[in-house]
Amino acid sequence: MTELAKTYNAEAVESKWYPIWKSGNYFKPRSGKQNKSFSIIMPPPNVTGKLHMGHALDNTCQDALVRYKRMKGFETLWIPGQDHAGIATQAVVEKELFATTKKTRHDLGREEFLKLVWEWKERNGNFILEQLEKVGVSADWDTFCFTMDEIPNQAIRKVFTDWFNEGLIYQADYIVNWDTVLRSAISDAEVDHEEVKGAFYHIKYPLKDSNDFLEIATTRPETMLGDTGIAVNPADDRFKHLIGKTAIVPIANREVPIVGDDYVSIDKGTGCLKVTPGHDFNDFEIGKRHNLPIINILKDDGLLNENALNYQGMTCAEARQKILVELEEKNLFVKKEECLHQVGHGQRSGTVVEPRVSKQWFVNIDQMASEAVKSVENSDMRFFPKGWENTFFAFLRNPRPWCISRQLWWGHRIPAFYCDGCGHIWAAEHDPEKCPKCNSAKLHQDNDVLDTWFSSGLWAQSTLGWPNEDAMKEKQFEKFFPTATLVTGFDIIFFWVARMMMMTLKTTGKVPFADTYIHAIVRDKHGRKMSKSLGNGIDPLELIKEYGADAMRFTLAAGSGYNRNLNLDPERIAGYRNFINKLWNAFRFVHPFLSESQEQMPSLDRLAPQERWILAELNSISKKMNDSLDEYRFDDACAAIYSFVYDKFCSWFIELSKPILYGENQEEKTRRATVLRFALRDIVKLLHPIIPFMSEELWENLKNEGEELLIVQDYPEFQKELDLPEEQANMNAFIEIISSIRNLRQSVNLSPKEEVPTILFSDNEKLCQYLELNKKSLEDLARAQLKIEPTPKKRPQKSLSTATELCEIYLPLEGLIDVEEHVNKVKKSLEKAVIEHEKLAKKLTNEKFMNNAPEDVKAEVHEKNNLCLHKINSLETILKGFE
RNA sequence: GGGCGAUUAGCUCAGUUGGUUAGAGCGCUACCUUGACAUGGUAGAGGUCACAGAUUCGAAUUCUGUAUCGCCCACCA
Repeated sequence: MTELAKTYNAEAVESKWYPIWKSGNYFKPRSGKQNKSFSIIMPPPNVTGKLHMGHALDNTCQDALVRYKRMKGFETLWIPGQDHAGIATQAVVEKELFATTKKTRHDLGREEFLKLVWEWKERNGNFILEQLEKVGVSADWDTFCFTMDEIPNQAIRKVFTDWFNEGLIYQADYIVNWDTVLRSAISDAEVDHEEVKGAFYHIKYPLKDSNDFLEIATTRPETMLGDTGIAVNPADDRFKHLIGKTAIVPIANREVPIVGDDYVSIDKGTGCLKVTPGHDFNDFEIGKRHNLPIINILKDDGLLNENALNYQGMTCAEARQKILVELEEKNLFVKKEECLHQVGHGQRSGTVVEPRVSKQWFVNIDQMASEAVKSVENSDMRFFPKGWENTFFAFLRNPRPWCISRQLWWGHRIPAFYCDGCGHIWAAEHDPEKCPKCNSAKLHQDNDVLDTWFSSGLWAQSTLGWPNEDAMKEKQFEKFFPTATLVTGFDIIFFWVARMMMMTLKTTGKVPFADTYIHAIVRDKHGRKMSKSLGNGIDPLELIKEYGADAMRFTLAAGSGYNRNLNLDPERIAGYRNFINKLWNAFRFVHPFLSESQEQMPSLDRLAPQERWILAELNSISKKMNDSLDEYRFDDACAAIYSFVYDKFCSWFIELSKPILYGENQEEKTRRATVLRFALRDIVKLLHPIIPFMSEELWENLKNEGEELLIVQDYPEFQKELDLPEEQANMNAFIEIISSIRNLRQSVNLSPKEEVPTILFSDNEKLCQYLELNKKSLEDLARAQLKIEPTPKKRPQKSLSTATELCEIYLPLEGLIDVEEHVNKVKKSLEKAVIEHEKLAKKLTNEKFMNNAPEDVKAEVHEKNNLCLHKINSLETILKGFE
């Protein structure tokens, strides 16, 4: 037998097993005893992505679920994928292009540029996928899907075309969030509002044919170049007589109407609002109501255009300063009031977003949104934790048209076509050759691409072949759709969960997944977001290198329940690395005795009480693990198995087994080795979803001849016949006694080696029987020469002594004891017990409690009170002995 | 402005429908090179469960209010 290393070598084991699983097709679905499928779609990372802690957590949770369900006998499929990430990828390639050749994408032209992006993707796109393997991701790589693959292409073209024909998708001149760096529209969800310092500028707008003027406050004076109206509240006595009159926009010298609109608040600002329909969302609405013209003063790069007169070519900031100067010169500037206000910033570019009117494609999501809401309301799809459904509802109960066109090149080109002959516009699943109206062959396709989330929204179905019938058959759409669980972070509930729900419900009539588990966001140990600027980011691959993938996974799983934040402290990972090492050494201890174990477990009645006990504990833990994993409580599952392995298995069962295994009784030895092996088998099975690598490595040594890899073994479940509460109660008493003896020994600094005579007094027959039966183990673990006797009238005087609820313990060590100290200690225990008793007694004498509390609670209190009294009695007797 | 959440040991967090002597990990203290493991063992210290009320026989847990912090949403001149 080979010598095992003292510390577990994670790297060697990880690089050994992953290829075996992968090439052995263990990640592929196989039918199991459940006769049910379990499928998950991986939230596709960006091609530009690099693995971060968020991915590590997300994929650890998914992998734990997938491995768990696979072992439970579900036909399990985890579909990996990757997102083309329109903006991010295009930006990276443009940057690289400019750095190397000083060229822009416009210099290359669309076709050439896209060729470059594809090349870049081939070169760099696999990076994150390799990193995922290091985490242990057991996805079926053969089903890997890229958002710009043929099938997803078909899906988006079909949906776009269908919805265009239905009128759900339409083109409109509409005010959108314009990102001046990307030179593209972005959706509402892609705008982050940040508080910035600004100011209200009060400006006079002269009235036509009058010397009077209106004072107007604005945070953006430069937009006055696009003003086409003034609005006041029709109920405002100060101004209502002016409705219908004309004002003059300074600088632009434009005559604009004064309109009455309820939107204007009487008590805000000056009560007068300048209306700039081209560059403000509200003004756009007001403008529509009053037929005000729209003047666009911005180019796509955010510089002022020809409508800005003398200010053409300037940035907004420059123009603002100069306009204020000009107003001052004209005596139209009143005052400036500093203020804080919210300004939209592009999520990708970080630049200030300009509301700007342009022609874009929109989806009317009103109907879809309400269907999606309904599906969650009636639990067709359930959020874990449930609270997140509020976030989901908040977004979908107030739906706004979704702007789906982006002025980019990398992405799904919008399948809308324009006839140059007759001007007809239509959508088509396949590139048309002629105009369906006038037969003209002079056509062109829309230049824009679709929002990335449009394709992601169809991911649950397109990865399974939809809408291509052959592909659906091949990928077993019927079997795996809808998917079981979506695992993701809360930051993408709007972007992705909501869109998938809407789009999939609309196109298939089914929810895309039955459950959504929303996990926490990984933060640093102080709860701060990991960011480049703070330099507090943690690289999962570094963690894997230092502590092993299993330790990192266990840490992440142990931190994942229904919480919002996961504050990651590297010291915690070290702690769980130690746990893994502990298990490794437990195995190392059992290892030499494995050859003496039997293939079959003896029947329960032929086992020793403590052997039955460890199996009972294991059974409880199996139940706990199943229950916890079923409801995505990875934290509970980890805590349960962690304490079982440390406290029950290592501290007690292995320690209790040592004398037997090193002893002479071959029958006992064989039996104990067998139980140890079976316990370890169950432990590695239970742990496999969380720490797949080490568990598989151990399994290799624990399995029977001909058994398959651990990854496809049955997951342990609760077994009625192993529910042995009496065995557990006995053992708890046993443990308490040993701890008490150790405690007493420690209080006089007794060497752990020294054996000491110890007397146990108890009138509890069952307990005495049990203790007698396990006397030798008790003596070994407590280093005691033990006598167990019925409680006598006269106890030994001045002994080191204490009491549990069931017995009294005496160590006759008269000379060694610091009497005063010991008496104080006993008094302290007594005080505690008395307080406890008082509490219980108060309940028992409380009429209302006795009338109202349920029977089992009453019985429990009663029982506790008796035990407590017994303990008090014993402790008082002990104290008397010292008087 | 609206919503959601948090506040429990020095730190990071559990505590499910009210009934525990309020738990864990890390850290801390003392002792221990005991034949799996010092990435270890044994024992221990440490909490008015943010604050104030209310409901209840009984509240960390339910309700109301206050304070502090965090996040999300929102077009307020």
